[in-house]
Amino acid sequence: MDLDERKLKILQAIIRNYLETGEPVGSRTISKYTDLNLSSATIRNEMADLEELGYIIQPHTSAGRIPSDKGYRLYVDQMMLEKEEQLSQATQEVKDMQKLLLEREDKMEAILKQVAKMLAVNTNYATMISAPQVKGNRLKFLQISKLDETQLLVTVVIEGNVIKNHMISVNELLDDEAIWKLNLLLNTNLNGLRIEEINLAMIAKLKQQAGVYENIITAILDTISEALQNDDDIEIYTSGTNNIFKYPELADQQRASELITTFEEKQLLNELVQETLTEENSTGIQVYIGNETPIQTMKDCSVVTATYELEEGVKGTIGIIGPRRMDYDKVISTLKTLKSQLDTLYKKD
Amino acid sequence: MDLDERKLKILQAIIRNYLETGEPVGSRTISKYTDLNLSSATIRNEMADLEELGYIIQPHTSAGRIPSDKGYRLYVDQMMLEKEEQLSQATQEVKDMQKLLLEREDKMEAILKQVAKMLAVNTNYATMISAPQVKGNRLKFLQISKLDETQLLVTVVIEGNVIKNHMISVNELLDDEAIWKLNLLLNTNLNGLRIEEINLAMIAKLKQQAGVYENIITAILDTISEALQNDDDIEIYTSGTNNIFKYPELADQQRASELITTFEEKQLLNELVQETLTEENSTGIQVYIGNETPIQTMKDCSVVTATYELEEGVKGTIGIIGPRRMDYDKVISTLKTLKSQLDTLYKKD
DNA sequence: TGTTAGCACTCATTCAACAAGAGTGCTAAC
DNA sequence: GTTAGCACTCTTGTTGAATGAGTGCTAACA
Repeated sequence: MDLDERKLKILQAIIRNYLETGEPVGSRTISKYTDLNLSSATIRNEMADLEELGYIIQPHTSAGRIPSDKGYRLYVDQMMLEKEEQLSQATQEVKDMQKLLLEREDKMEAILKQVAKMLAVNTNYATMISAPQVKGNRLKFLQISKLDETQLLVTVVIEGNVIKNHMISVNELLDDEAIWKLNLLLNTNLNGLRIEEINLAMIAKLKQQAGVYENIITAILDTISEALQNDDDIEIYTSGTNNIFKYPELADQQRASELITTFEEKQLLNELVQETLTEENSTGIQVYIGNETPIQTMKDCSVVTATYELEEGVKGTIGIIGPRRMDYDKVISTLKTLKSQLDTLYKKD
Repeated sequence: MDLDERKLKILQAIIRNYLETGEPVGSRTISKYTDLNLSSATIRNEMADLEELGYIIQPHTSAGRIPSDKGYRLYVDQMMLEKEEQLSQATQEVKDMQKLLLEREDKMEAILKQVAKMLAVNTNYATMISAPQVKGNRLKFLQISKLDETQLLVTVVIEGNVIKNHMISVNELLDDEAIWKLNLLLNTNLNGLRIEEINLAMIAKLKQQAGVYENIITAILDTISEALQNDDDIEIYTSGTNNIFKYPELADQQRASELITTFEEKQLLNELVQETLTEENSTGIQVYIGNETPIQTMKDCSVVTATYELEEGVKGTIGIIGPRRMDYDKVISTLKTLKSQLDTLYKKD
């Protein structure tokens, strides 16, 4: 048995209706809702077929039907195809975002937080955004400065302009010349290298050349290695987690508590980010419906993600998390526009 | 009518019992619970008095009594007096924390997050911790470095060793000597100054001396001013917000949603931090019971805060947020120990 | 005068029974 | 192939009674 035109229309009608109300939808509703002019009995027959095919589910014998994950999937896939053309019309909301982004170009963290918040307010779903993650991880710049008699400041810049600072306490006195020499030594030897390329031999060589400052070199190298391998704790900002309470299917204590924890701990979200970044996709938009999501605690949710790219290899992920019956249309088009805006905005830098 | 010995004992018994169970406690329970050897009828008479005095409340006619804010307050105040001596015995839990703090002295942010998490796990309440806030706000160190042909890195260190970085795009080419001169110019003129002390006259003078690099000076000064006046967005880390679901009196959707939002937005928590930092107190521990808290959304909670001090004027706040019937004894002693540990740990730096 | 036993009373909670209503599946007729 | 009609199922909401915890009050007692 295959999906003919009519079954498709009925399925769409069921889903649309369910997205609005969140209640199981019955045959009589559909009979009036669509322009098919069919009686409820006919709809019932078709619905029985749709259920057999796995597109809809009956929560209990005498209830209407709700879409299954498979049903949502079909709906979303089809929507993605149809809506392709009218993407470019930016909504007022997104224009607001862009304005905000342009105004505060200075502070990445503040921008990302604002974007997350704005998305949450506009969509009424929970949102997350990950700070752009650098792939290359080459050392770009290194500088040691004397803060005062006992403390050195080490500034490390890695590819993608991620800046790390670290303070080192020293015992011996260092004069300006010693520091200048250290800077020269380290920069000439290490610049442009990846973490794997800084091996024991090189370290030994550096220490030897540093002479009496050997132990300082150790401390500095620790700083560098930490800066270069910080892929385990990327920043992720969330907003609107309280929105889950707006959807009864997510708001019971068990589920809510789990979701809140997931958002707070962030480390599970990180897995989601990694997943989206690897699984490349022509549109850059991914939709996970119910059990499709890589995060167990979100199995009753749908997750829509967009990856944005600031420059070659510097990518981040935006995610919107809501109930299965989220407004996919709005969410996807919002994310598409935002994504393209972020892409261009930063690329012109 | 005053509180005699017996009334006090009964009040304590009511509170202790309520802290455990969360259920209104009746006269018969108290009659058995205490070593007073009084019949339930007598207890009832005393409870009627206690209610008239405002220490306990009857949720409805045929229920037991629960403590009022006034009752809790009396209980806590008395506990604080009695427990003074046995503070120093650090629990295993707190020793774990200290170990963790010592191991990872390098990363403030990671430490604070860990402390918050550990506290949350150990107490089963929601926790927050604010990064230490610098009062002085003097410029300690300033450095401009050339990242590449088009970008300068400005590193600003302010009193209390807070480090800020900023990148500036430049059009004209700068050689090493020019940068060296800029560094010298800025450091000699600005070091040790507060933001109010960098006035228009000084800026004009700097610009004049900078000659062709006038516009770079402007950008750098912007960075400095931003770094110096960042008191509006201190970092606050939270953990264990999902713990509120463990207490039915906080777990209904309305309240939970509000609390979650408060924890997520953080800006209300900031007010709490400011409040605790100003309202000085000999012990450094503050207890807000129910409506006493400065944050409206927490009127059904109790909040216990401790201020810690890393060095002169560099202070932060730790807060534990739970239901009115929180285990004040445990929470206060844990915070006291943690506070003293933090105080000494960093002071020796 | 303080303490206690006893009793009537109140109120929240639980449970079963019941009615209402929504929706289905099936059959027979069109 | 479509539809009307009907019996049937299952959820939801309501009602009312039983239960039980706990109180306030009175009268007796030490």
